[in-house]
Amino acid sequence: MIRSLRGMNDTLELEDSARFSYFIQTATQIAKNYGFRFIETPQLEETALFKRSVGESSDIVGKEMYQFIDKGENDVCLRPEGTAGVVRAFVQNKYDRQETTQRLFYHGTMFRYERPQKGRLRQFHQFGCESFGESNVLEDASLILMVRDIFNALGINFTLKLNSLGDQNCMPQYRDKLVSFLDQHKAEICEDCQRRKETNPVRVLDCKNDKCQTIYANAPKLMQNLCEGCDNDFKTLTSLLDEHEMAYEIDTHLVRGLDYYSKTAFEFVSTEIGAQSAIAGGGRYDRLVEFLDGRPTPAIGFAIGIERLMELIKMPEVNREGYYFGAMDENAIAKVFKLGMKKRKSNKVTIGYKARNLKAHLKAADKANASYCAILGENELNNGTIWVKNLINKTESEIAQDEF
RNA sequence: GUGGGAUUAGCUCAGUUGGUUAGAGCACUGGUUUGUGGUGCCGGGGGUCGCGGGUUCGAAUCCCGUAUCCCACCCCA
Repeated sequence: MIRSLRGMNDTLELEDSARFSYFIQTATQIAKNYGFRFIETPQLEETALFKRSVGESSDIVGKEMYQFIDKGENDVCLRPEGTAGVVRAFVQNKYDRQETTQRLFYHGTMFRYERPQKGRLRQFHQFGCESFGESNVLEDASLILMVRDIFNALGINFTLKLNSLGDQNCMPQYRDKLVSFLDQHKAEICEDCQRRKETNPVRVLDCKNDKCQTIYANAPKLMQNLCEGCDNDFKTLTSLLDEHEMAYEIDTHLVRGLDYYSKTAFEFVSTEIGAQSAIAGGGRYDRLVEFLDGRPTPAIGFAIGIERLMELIKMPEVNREGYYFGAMDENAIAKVFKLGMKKRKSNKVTIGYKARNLKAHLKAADKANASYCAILGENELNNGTIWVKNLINKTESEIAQDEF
């Protein structure tokens, strides 16, 4: 038997696909309410795009990309995340030459070559929003509140973690401070942190090792080393969130794994889904557009991991809908099919193709979740009527076939 | 890439110190003697017990190998 590839699943369980489309529908509506419009970008892109945007130092680029050479000798890559492609499209379509703010949302398949576990797949889906051209911190607040709206609409519990990563004025200075701090504790920190110190020092703060964490409790905090602009923006952001009753937790160790983030960084986490608890992550990336050859354009975005939400989404109750048609006599099947087809012009209809007794039909109607069970038996065939039972209030009636 | 756990019916799982035709619940399906469901009762189909070796008179059960899945680390949505 041929099986699907590791970490690549089918979504065919009825419940799962219903949840999936319910999520897309809900998130799409809310994104539109916030002024975003849909963009679809290719799943395959030039490898260089991700190297330059996500960053060579990230694990995603370092070891998780589905990278290959195509038949035209192009170095290409299945997209590991959505932002890079959207930014590329933004620049390629010259939206960076316009003054107007562009707000775009997307959803689709992403690929990362990782060992699968709960909440992590090799092929997975993200829903994301990217806003270009707006440096006002109101936009940061707006996006965070939008994620909240989406999760609230779906009945999902979460906590929000918030941090500021600074900008090109304060981050490099802070990084130097941190590196010299790490140098002082060189002998005590773990191997991973030794490596991080060289590749992306800020990420040591995120280390899970208890001993490291004890040491980093005394490390210089970026929050206390922000330049005036970043500091003001962060304060404005938190007061905006307060004003809109959005609870948050300042987490100075929240370091997003992708190189392109600056200033506002946030993560929505759930305590109900195992180790992979981040259900949405985002932040500002004011330099990325110029890294990808566009005119300097401030930008901010987020992505939601759809699979991680699947077991958290509270679905609205499904109500009975439409008709079930059945025949109790071989001779009635053709007529039942005809009546059912007519009804399909305006209703959801399930038609039973086999002559069966009434009980069996009622069972089938119930299973089809129909509101009405419409039956043609010997009696009805003779009378030119159809027997209809309302499965919700259990009333029955005989209706002339012509009027049905 | 590194650990740990699992693999028996479509699904969730039992299976006693190795011993006859491998079980249950759910699901599916048929009936329930005059045409009434979701909630009664009776019946039915469906398993080379992940795969390959080995030990044994005999293996779902013991040993070795292998594959896959899951969970966790790393990292991330």
